[in-house]
Amino acid sequence: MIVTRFAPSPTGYLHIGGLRTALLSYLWAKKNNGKFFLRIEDTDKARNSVEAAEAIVKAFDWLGLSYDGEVIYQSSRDEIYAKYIKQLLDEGKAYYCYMSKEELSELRETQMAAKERTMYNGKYRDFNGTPPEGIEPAIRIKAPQSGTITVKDKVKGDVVFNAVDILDDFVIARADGSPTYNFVVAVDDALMGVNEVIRGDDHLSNTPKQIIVYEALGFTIPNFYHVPMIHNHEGKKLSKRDGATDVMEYKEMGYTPAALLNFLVRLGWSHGDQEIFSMDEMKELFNPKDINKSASIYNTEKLDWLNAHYIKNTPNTELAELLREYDLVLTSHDKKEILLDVIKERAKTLKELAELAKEVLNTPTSYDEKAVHKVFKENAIEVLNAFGAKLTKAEELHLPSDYHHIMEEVVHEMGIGFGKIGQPLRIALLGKLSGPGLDSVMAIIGKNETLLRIAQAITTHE
RNA sequence: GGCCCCAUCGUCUAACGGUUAGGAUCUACGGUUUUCAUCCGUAUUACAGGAGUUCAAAUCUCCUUGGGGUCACCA
Repeated sequence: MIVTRFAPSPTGYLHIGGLRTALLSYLWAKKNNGKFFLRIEDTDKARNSVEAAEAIVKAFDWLGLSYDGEVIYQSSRDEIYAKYIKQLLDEGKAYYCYMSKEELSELRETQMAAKERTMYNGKYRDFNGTPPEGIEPAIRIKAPQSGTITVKDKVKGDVVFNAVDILDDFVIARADGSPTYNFVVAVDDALMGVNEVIRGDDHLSNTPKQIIVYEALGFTIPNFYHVPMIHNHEGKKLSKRDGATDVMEYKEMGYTPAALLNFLVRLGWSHGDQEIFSMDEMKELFNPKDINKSASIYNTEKLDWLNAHYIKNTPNTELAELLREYDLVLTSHDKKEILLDVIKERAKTLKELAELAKEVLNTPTSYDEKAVHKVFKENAIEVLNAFGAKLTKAEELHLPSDYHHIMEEVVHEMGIGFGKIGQPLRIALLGKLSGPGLDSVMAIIGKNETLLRIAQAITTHE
């Protein structure tokens, strides 16, 4: 069975880059009827926060991503880690290190001065004398001092590291007894049965350390997929400064989960020429072996296009439901259908969709001056009056075509082009020269409101 | 700086030794539309550079250059 996980540290909101690796892990597990776990990496008591962990769960809810079982918090697993640390200590694979912070930084400085690699010097590796007074020891693992460690990465291929280049006896438990990242990641992944680790390639250089832990504890090493980073326009790792990186900001801006997820899955992965992927298609077609090796730049132009696509293809009842988030409540069924049909083709976001709806529904409070200047000359008022008069007498007005007939009659009787009535009427109804078809607008707002807007425009521009 | 990773249109990508290097997005133009948008059509734009291997290289090898990541008692 395929078991994957997403393991964020709760230092802030769910990041767009994190979401991508979460999505890929999720898809791979779901495709194989496996399991996908959410684990919060909160071993650093100083930096984590409960709110951040909750924010991540909230984002998952919005996106419709589910995880198996309960959220796992590393902070609640101290006894487990303690047990394995003790085991390593007992087996002589780890040891207490009494080096003080000062001594350690002194060591680092001399190494830097000599242009050597900064690393722990193994002072207490084989120590069995009397420990120095007043020092709470950290615990270090005995790492190999020669040879190579190979990360068999399924995205990058085999990556070989020389122990002398990268390894030292790293700390697995701090002086206060709390375990460190590289240790707990390995322990948790092994204990949770995670056998496919999909994560950002910034973790690639940590992986040898985790492999040391796996081997020391006799655990099976999982398959690794280190997926490339998402970069900003400067080509650097995406950070808070690069605009919207909080997943929930996309909700506020009016993006749909379907569009965001579709956008993200196509960053660094593709399936032929296909651009549109439903969740079912993603689950069916995604395979991490097809993930690209190179980083991609975060550019949301395509996200806009995808979002527009999904809005156009979302049923009206569902759209009406989503629009409540943007202070728009649509009641009448027929009106809702006509309105959404005409505006859903013109919105890139749900927020825009709500604004477009309000533009139709609300009586204009101002008129675009340039447009008025251009249109309200010659017999524009006369045409509007003629149309108003005909409309007043008309009955049984329901469909856009009912209104369209009246416009046609006026055009015909006055011997004018369609533009001669369309433009002034458009200004009267919407206050500007762009917007949905006028027949639809009138059908949506109804006869009385139409007449009211015409009358208001005439008195304003006479 | 050490170690590691990466390199096709502006951007996301296809190609898995043989193609006029394809698609999407963006941009521009045209068609449709009374307008705007949608939709449709057309166009511009790419194999980082250099050596090899091969009948044949975007694809394999090496070098150069460029970019990125990582080097904690952070995760």
